[in-house]
Amino acid sequence: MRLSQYFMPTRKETPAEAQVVSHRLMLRAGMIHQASAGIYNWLPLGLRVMKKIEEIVRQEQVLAGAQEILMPTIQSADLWRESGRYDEYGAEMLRIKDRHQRDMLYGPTNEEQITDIFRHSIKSYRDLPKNLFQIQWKFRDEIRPRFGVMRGREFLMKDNYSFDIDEVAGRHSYNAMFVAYLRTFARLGLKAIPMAADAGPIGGDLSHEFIVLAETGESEVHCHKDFLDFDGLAEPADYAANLQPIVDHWTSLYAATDDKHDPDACPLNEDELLSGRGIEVGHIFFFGTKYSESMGAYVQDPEGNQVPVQMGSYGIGVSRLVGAVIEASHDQAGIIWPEAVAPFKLGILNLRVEDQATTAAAEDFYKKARAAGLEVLFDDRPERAGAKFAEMDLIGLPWQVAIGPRGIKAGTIEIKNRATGQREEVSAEAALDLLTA
RNA sequence: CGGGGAGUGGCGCAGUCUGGUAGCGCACCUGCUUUGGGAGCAGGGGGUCGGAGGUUCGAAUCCUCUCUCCCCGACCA
Repeated sequence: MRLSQYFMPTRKETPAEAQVVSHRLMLRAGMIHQASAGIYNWLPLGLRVMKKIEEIVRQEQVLAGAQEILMPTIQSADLWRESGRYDEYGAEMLRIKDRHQRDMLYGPTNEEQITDIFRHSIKSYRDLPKNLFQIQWKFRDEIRPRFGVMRGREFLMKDNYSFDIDEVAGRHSYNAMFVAYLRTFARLGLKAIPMAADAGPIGGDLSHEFIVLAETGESEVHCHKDFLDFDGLAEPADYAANLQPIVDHWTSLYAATDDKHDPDACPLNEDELLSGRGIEVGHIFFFGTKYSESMGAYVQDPEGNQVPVQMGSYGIGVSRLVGAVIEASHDQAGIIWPEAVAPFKLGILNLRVEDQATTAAAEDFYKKARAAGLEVLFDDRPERAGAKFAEMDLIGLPWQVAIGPRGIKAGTIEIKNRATGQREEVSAEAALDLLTA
């Protein structure tokens, strides 16, 4: 992509409304544009990152045995009356009337909808287990949206729902998602710690929040400091196997959100306890028969009995993760994207567009980089070198290749790693080899 | 929802107290000079001051109502 043609409205100054660093950087990098409180337009650069995150989330869901579906954003109030949540949910749910004055709502979550799908289709234990997921926009009319996309009212969420014949099978489904989440966050370059959490309005007795530690986190969290040394799961797990050991390992150390944390009952010594703020990026629940009973989702077991299906639901805040990754990875100059979610792997800077030899070399490198399959953003604008460097640092692509007259004379170009800041003068061929290694 | 703050070219702000018909920096356009970490000079385009009503000869400025956004708190993926 040529920057001269790309829609990426960056700015030097930060809009006054943005306070936290991820929000400021997303606005400055031209990733998003606010539409109204807690609702954002996603511009090309921001959308690319969100799509990358979405794809990683999707891949790990599929690996763990979930199947993708897509449910509507607008739901009928009748379903929610069945579960009893139409009255329970409160003002956070955006309620709408259609032209026939029917009560509708913009879904804040989809347990009712999925249960409705399930009860119309699944009648036998032979059809279980099932795990269905979607990546869809949700709306929760937060009293006070803030922190940019990390606490918006409209947000993209991966939510899925497991269906099992009994609690033992249900717990395996829960564990599978637990492990899939560890994998997902590790691939995103995040250290997410599973913490015992309240099940909240969704209900149930088994629930973990996945928390990324960050100063700007929305909630106070407490955990054993050894979690910092835990490694994410590099290899895909065998989801058919017993996953309890992995779950046990990750829950062996103390970790709790503030509402579950009792300083007096805390088993940790002061020097073991890490207290700080965290961003909730995922939340998993096993809630058994809460919805299946109220909404009549029953199957026949091998003995011919009608039994309510055992359910769990699992969420990952996809749009929120864009902000969370930036919170976890940035410096004074701007964003530092982990390669897995970077909008482009490489930025090429033509430092002197007027210089024929420089432009020829830059164009040639751009062509070769694309031919090699690299995702490239090519700054071919007639700007000054300093402005290009600053902007490239701001948008945080993992690698930068600077091509200018100085290097051309020496037969080299400069390649820089955004994360380490390390710069090297090498030949174009060597740079390509390094980037495609 | 309680408390606080702010709405003035695309962005950041001054002007409002002490009414007189809108200004600065950045960005943008043109030209010249510059050119490896957000250049300099010169020229130029763009706003009627969130909205409605009122006071006044005259309102960005005073009064009333209203909308929006932000911050702190309680609540949330």
